[in-house]
Amino acid sequence: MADTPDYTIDATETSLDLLEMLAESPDPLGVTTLADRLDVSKSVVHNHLSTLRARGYVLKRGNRYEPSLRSLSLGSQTRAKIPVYQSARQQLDNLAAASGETSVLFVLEETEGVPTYIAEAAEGWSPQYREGERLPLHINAPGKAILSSLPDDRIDDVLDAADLVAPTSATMTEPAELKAALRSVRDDTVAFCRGEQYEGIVGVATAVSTSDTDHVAAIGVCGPVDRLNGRYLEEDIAGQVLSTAKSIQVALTSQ
Amino acid sequence: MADTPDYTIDATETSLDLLEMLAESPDPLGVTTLADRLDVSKSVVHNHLSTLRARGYVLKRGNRYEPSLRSLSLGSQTRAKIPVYQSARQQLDNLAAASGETSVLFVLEETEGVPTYIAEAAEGWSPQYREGERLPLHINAPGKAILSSLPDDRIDDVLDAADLVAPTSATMTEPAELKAALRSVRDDTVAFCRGEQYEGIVGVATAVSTSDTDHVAAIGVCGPVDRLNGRYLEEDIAGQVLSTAKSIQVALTSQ
DNA sequence: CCGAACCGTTCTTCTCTACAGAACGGAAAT
DNA sequence: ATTTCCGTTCTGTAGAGAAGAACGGTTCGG
Repeated sequence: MADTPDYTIDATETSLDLLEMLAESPDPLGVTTLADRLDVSKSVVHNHLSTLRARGYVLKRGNRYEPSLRSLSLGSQTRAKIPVYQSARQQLDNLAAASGETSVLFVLEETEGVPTYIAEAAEGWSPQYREGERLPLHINAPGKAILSSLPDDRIDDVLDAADLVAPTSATMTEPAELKAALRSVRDDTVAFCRGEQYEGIVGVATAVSTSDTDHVAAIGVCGPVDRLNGRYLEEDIAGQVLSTAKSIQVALTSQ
Repeated sequence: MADTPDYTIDATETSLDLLEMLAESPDPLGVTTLADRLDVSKSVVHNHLSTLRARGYVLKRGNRYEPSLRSLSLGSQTRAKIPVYQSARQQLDNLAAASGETSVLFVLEETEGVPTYIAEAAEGWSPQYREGERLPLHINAPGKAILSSLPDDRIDDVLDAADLVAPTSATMTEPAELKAALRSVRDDTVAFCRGEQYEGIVGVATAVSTSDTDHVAAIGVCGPVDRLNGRYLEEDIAGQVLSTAKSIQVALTSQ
């Protein structure tokens, strides 16, 4: 009960708490466990689970509950409506095949970046993050590419709103330092990431500037530093990323 | 209010109604539209949207609301926990490349089949359904493969629970007819679909029998009849599907 | 083989939440 | 400039959802 009346629906929050808890848990959970963790009564948990089950969001095996793939359905539906996703998918598959490394599409959501499509190369590195997850923008190459493509005032907004966490020692946490980096990204049209998200993982990315101003996006390639290091120049990975971005833009504007 | 007390949470249902309505709508919707469609007051819609927004499930552009990719995140998390998905993904990419046609993994959920991974071939046909969607089991090849791998009594349960809808004139709607078909699927270890889901689209599938009894699964290949017709024999597509299933089973049991 | 502990479900009582509807205020349209 | 539309805020009230006890099935441990 804050002094700011917050017209927010408790029941919905409880249901979402349950759904998220089930999704995060590696294995199915029972009513008592959930009730304890959320600090509500068992009957409440039971009623919410019944509701979620009736709606197809939760499955029951014996007396354990687990999430269904219903939310994947909602997610796919939502993603399918994003024009840049439609255009980028195939192109990212090609990029992954050509570069031999994992290729990703990031989209801006609020003040964070969402990996919207991940094309894993056959022998490539698999990122820890999953499609749909929200990640800080300042710790990876596509995030920086997205940031650099924003107008200056929005960059400030985002940097203010985001807490500049540092997953590794290489992460830039100073706004000033970051903004300097972003200027050079804007000049070069490519962003790099050198172990700022995961130790030993590097990335190249570029913004996908599109007429669809609703969805600010970037694509990139990432992988272990020892695999990618020499190949930046030899095989011109940055060039491949740039030309892929170009193709996506062409596909987007031509339709 | 039915005579059966249904301990179900209205607020949660309203929130899910909103979320699903936004997901299904091709473009963002306003408060009034949503209130009209759901037949609730505007303030209720507003409160629910605020809640969903605070939780990151809904975005607001101007005064239109749209779903975020948050549910994709939940969905990916859930899917990542399914062992057969982990093993099948790469193999399905290979199958799609080798066969040149879209390859899919279906998993049984309640009494329906869920396309859990779709590997689209470069020039292949794109299915109308999306990952996570629930589809009837009797209208496609992987569905039939899943059905045939179930014990007889469960087949009856599923056929009773499902309404045997007929999207095309080729769909089998008679339980007896279907069960006869399932027997031959069990004998041959491959299931076929000949335009029973979409006119002119055919498929081959086989069950992935796994030690993970929680997830009954099948993989398959599908595409336009005129592309696949001769190639069944020439390139032995059914054989490719079978050997892919074998590899997946090996990968699953070896870990 | 029996008893105790556990857990999911059902049920009842009561409080407070979530709903409807009105009022407000800003933007867009005529 | 005036009207209309729509999102947001506010308020009273009915009824829904929370808590907790009680039930019944299953699974332990003795």
